[in-house]
Amino acid sequence: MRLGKKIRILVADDHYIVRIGLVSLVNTAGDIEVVAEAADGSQAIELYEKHQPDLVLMDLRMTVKTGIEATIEIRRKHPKARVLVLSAFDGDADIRKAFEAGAQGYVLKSSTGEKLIPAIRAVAAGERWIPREVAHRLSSRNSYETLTTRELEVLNQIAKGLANKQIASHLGISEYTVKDHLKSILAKLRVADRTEAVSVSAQRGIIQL
Amino acid sequence: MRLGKKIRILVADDHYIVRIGLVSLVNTAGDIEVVAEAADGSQAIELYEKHQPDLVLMDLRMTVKTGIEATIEIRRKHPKARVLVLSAFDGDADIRKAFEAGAQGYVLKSSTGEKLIPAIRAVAAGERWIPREVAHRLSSRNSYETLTTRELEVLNQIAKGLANKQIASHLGISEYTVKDHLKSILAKLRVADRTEAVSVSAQRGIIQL
DNA sequence: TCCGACATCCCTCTTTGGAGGGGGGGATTC
DNA sequence: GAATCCCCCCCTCCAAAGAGGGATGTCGGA
Repeated sequence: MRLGKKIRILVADDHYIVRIGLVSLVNTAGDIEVVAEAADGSQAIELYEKHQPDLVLMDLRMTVKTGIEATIEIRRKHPKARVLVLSAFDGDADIRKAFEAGAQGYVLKSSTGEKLIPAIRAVAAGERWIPREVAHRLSSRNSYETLTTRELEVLNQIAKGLANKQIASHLGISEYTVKDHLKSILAKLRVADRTEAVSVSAQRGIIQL
Repeated sequence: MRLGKKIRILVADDHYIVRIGLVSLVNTAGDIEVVAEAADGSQAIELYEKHQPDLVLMDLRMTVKTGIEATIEIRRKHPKARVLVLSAFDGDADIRKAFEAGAQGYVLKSSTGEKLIPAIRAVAAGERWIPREVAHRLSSRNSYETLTTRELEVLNQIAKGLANKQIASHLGISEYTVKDHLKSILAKLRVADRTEAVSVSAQRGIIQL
């Protein structure tokens, strides 16, 4: 890495300040260079195609397309693509979704440069990179239970303030069934009622408000 | 500003990357320098005391103490302190609270350097700085109704999944009263039920989940 | 001083939520 | 082919939520 070609990275983050920060941080490293900057998920996909970088530094919560969606699409078209997620959020669902989408690493925005640069080098070299605090989020929640797609649909409608009856007619199913899904949502998230279900799942990154 | 003393600023943000970004952005300006960096609200207060900068660039959502709390405390001790809030969130409540806390400006993290540098110069010079998109958040929600402190207490407990009865005993009031507060919360936020109240108020920055 | 906002308490009534049961059918996996 | 998971439907029952009234006291501003 020291000599010869630099690691070419694409930075995707909707915050201008963050992109500047990454560029200047990476410049101090010497063996890494930012070849393109994307301000949302769609741009990230576009610019990946164009520049074929060695690695994408990907934020998760972006407009137009999320980092998860962008990661999935990039990885689908380019199975060798390397994605290092750089997120402000440490919800277990966010982390899990990132790896499921095909990311090889997950770093928190609060982490310092001494932690970020090695992560970039490692993931660019094909390794996985999961810092202790990130791994902890996953393991501590060992009894984590995944919501089914139907349960997620119901949960999202609940977050909008819809009543079971309304959800039922929206989904074209019986109110009994909505209640059944809700029951299992409450059980899986281990919460008391629909309201706590919404706040807990928002905290953990299961739903976006 | 061009000649002589530089504008001395304190940067407060819990994301290392953002702090780097701000430092390097500001360096390109020439007439501004970062004299200290804080990673949370308490540090911001501490470092303000120590360096007495011309301006604080303050993030809102930080650990230990929020940017709002830090701003209030700094302004209380130093009424001449100038604070420019730099936030990722554009919820009307966040914006409102920032100005109530004594900030003179509010810039979004997605805004580019050409917008941020003038904001820093303006606020440091004693002017107010409210970009169009920020002002719009406030005015579009013209029929915005403020929740009272009691209503906020109730709302926060609702977000935890507590039932009216439990909230009543926690606050030492009657369940009837809790229901009354809830009624006015629902009316003010114009939502259908407690669950939507939680998601809407979280979106708008009225409560933190 | 009167008014309005806030906080408190009270009552009734209807709807909704959620717990706790009972099923059935389809798909996948072992 | 048994087991498991998902999705779906149904029923009862009680507690909780929320709408719609009425009422009291305080406090600060017009």
